[in-house]
Amino acid sequence: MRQRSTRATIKQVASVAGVSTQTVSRVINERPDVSPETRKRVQEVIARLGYRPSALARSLIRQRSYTLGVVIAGLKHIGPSRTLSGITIAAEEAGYGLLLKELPYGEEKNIEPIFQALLARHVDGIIWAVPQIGENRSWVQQDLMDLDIPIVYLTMEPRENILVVSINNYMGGQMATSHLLEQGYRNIGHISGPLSWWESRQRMGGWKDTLSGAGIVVNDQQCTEGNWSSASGVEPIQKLFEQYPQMDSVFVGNDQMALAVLQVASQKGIRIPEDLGVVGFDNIPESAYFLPPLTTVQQDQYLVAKIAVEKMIKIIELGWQGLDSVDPQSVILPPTLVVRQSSLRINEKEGGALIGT
Amino acid sequence: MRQRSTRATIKQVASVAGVSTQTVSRVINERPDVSPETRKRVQEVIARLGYRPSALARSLIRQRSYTLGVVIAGLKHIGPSRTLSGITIAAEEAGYGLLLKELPYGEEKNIEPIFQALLARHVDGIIWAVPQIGENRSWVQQDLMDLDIPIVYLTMEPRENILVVSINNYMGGQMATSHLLEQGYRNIGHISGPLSWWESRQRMGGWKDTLSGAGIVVNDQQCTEGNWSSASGVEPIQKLFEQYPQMDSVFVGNDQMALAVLQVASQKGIRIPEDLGVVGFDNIPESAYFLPPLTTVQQDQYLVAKIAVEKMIKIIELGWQGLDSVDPQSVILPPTLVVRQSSLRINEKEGGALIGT
DNA sequence: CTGAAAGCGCTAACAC
DNA sequence: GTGTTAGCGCTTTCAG
Repeated sequence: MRQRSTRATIKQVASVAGVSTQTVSRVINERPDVSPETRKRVQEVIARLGYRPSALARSLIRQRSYTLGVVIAGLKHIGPSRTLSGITIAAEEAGYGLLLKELPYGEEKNIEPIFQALLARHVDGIIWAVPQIGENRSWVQQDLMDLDIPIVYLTMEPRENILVVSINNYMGGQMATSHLLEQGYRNIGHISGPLSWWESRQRMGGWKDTLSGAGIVVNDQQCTEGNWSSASGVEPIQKLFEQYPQMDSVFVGNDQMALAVLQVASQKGIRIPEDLGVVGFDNIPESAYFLPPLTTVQQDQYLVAKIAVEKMIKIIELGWQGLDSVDPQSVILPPTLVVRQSSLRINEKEGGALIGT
Repeated sequence: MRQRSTRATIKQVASVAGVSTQTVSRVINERPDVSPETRKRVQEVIARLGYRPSALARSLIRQRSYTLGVVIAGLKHIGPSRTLSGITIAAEEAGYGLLLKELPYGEEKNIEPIFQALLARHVDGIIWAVPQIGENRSWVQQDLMDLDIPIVYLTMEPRENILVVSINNYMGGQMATSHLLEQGYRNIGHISGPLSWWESRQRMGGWKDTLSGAGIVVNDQQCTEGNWSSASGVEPIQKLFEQYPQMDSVFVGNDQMALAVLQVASQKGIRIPEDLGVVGFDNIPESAYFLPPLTTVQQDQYLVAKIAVEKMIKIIELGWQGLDSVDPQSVILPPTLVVRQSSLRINEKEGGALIGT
């Protein structure tokens, strides 16, 4: 029967083992300068008492907590959750703990208390995984920000003197649109996410510029705006059918809204991909099982998270200068296009072969 | 220009304000016994230096960290993410921080280090939000568990002397099956999640018992097993079509696998709900936009999380006895049935009216 | 009302 | 190899 009902301290271990706390400290930190016998004796006492060093006391004296703060938003959506999952895995591997704060989407008026809470607990760095919406980055580079710890931002517009790790949403928009052009579609509409989101604007920009680049004129009638949810996809696609009747395909800002497009099309008897090509964004796991399976732009949030954590820890452990010399400041990763039936008008491969890929 | 480049301590504040650290402490803790003038002077210095009390030092001396440990698994899936989101919101409201650990699904052989990491940081309690799979609860109530802090478990079988907050999955299975019976379906198949999962077995049990209760004999041919993913739903439904040809409806263990059912049925020209009724589980946001919209059992993970956190904090602050008198030990919440087209054979309401609900 | 002393649990620096 | 001293940043006695 071990007794852990009350936490054992280094002092107790020391007294039971008949050594000084210093020696116990040396043992738990695996220092070489302890005699084998002493070490063994101390280890036995540690095991017997169920002693566990206090990370708190250690953090205090070492001025290093081996803990990262994570600020995230929209955890009920799959994208942010995957990002967070990537962060937990990478942090665990590096031996760091994670202090989590979730923000409601919005203008982030009061980030002060968030920082307070994190800094009060002596986090060694902060990963800011809240999407850039509206003016919610106005506080960056303000006097608020002369912190003594590094911050890595995910999913925001790269800037000078800021470390950003993100997916290239603009390129994603280009890839989706190019693919539709290659498939022979010419009248390509777009349903964007909320235009207050940087990511939405990037994806839209990729779409617009690719069309322009192909000599196709783009006007406002060809684009509508949703709010990412499937529910919010219904009206935009109906509106597009009305105001842009010659539309033969549509690039949708995310897979959820694309799902709504498939449903509305089905109700109207519009065949996909014959009458309407559809490309989504995100590659949620379900999109391979939509009717028909959805072509979509995949972003590897795991990789984003992994790189963010690794960069963060590198800065913490080597200091900023260690980074400067080797890595570029910000990292913008290319997405990949996953082609499925919803956009395949040129029938190289038909039917079931592509399902569930 | 505030200078925060280096963290201000209570000592510095004290010396600048010309008082003792004690007085500063009184001010930041909003104690009444400080003269208004002194208080004001100290507050000004605090603001000027950008002083922030160290939660670490506080935790150390108070033996309370106002931090909860959260152990979770499967963050890349939407269910756990919603749960976590509920936890973050409830914890924030209560003024608690959250230390997050993610576990890979599986047998949880080595939970020791997880506890070590959490306890080392002096969490005041632990929320164990990992599903019960196989024997992964064997460590509960072992000597490992005589901790001095409370643990609340989510999603596991209630036991004596353990605090569990969970959805009644068994009841969910009953509701789904009863609904199909009411709609006139009689040959109701089932695709379960992995049977090593407690939740899967509960849902399956509800299905089986409801059929038996209705005087319908159930045999092994009527049930197959998936692994929750859409991809894993394809084979089970195909197998059911073969080995249970008279099947007129199916209760599927989650919405993702139900999506696969819809796809396979569509390929086979099987009409839903006329030829095959389908009910899922979870009510993921997309399920309202499936073709056809999916009837499903909804579980309110936010509520589960909220109750778990509130119970936890109540125990921390009042002690176990404070709980005993008022609340029942464990809480098992009923799910709700969301009826959509995929199971509506009795056409009270047709077509578009139900879409997107 | 305010301050001095002690100590939360640990480790760095120095002695022996 | 090992112990002593000091102190991380804060709060809790207890004097005054």
